[in-house]
Amino acid sequence: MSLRAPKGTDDILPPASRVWRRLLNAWEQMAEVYGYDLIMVPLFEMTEVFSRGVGESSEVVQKQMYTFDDKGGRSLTLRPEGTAGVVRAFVQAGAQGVMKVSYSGAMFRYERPQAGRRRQFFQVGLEYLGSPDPDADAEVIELGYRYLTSMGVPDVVVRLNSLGDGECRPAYVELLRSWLEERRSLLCADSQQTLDLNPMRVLDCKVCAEIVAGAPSPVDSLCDACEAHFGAVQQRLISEGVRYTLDPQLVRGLDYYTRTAFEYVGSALDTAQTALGGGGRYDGLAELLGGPPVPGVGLALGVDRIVLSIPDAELPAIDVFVANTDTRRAEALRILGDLRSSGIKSDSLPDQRSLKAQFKAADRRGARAVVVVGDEWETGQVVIKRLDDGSQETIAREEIATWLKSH
RNA sequence: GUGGCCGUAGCUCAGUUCGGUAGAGCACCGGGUUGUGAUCCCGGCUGUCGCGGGUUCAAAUCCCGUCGGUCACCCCA
Repeated sequence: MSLRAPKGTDDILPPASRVWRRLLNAWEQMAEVYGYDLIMVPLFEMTEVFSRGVGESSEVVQKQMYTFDDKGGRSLTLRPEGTAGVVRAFVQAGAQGVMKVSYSGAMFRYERPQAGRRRQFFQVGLEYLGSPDPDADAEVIELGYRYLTSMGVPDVVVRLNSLGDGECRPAYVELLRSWLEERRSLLCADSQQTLDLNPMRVLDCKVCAEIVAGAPSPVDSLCDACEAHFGAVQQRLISEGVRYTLDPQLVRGLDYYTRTAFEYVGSALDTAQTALGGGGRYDGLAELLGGPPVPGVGLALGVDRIVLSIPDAELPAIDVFVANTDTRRAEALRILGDLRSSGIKSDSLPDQRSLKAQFKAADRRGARAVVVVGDEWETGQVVIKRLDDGSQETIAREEIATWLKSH
């Protein structure tokens, strides 16, 4: 058996990769439209960036990180998520003012792979740093919602919660801890352990879902400031037409969230992997990483899961295919060059193949039309054929671009 | 970390019950049509039957071991 891609990794090959290109291009464009610059940060970081940032009590840090020592004896970790590295970079650069940035790339978590859960998976994400304003939360949530909807994910809904902040959370955590302690023996083994580390994580346990359903919710313990913030976020979401539901059990898997936490769910994934992405506010994260207090809010979306959620579509690779008879190769290449110069996605076959083979290639690559360069060239003409209805006509070679625009 | 299912052609799989010459469809290439795809017809190419050992005159098939894939639980994107 020859070499294979490592367990839990995927090769994204054409034609399936066409939908990936569409998703990534659309993401870049949308982020730019909303005023987010590009940021590029390392795929690996000092391990502490994640252990301190994401949180020791999180499942991600406890079990799922690809951690290794480099040849200089430094402990490094392949990024399991994007936010901690971006905030580290902002702090390192001086944490000045407001920074709105977007990114996309692979993340790594060591887990048993299954549908929609890979060891290397792809996220698009963004971070809005330096503003405590609820409008920032709402903008981030709205952008993700619009993106998913416009990419064709059916029935996108935002699940929304508020986790409180440094003012009200400590008291809430104690309230929750004592409530859970009274029921300790009913909890699963894992939850009994996480109860000591981070009681809020227990709310996220599916095994204990029934018991925990009656637990005190963070939204009932919010201080006035958090309450007002949460209200303002919702008001803005309503006025932007974002569909959301309140979910008092939502705590998310990363420990750095404060106040707003949210997840996007769609109807297409019927199994447990329903979360297409999520995010929240993390006003304490910069300090955890040794920086000044910097408010921030962000989101990340799982591209692999988006691909699984949208209906299969046969996307074309090119618009036009240029075919030629065996004496007109050079002329065909000139036409191809012209088309490409005017930004029309076009291609031809290498080697001189039969017209039949060239048409077959055109069909397979989704071209709308085929230009045939043949004997008509002598009078300055080419044949152009539509592949959808099979009709064709002979036109002057200067008219190709015009013809394409009107057909 | 726990459990189920599956490994045979590039892909999807039949053949395993009851051991006896390695199969089909799709894809790919060519031809029918010396200038036309998607449809149709004809032809061609493709194999360490996951790997190792055992039983047997004979193993894809039976036995033992091992590796891999996949789905689900848990958790998350």
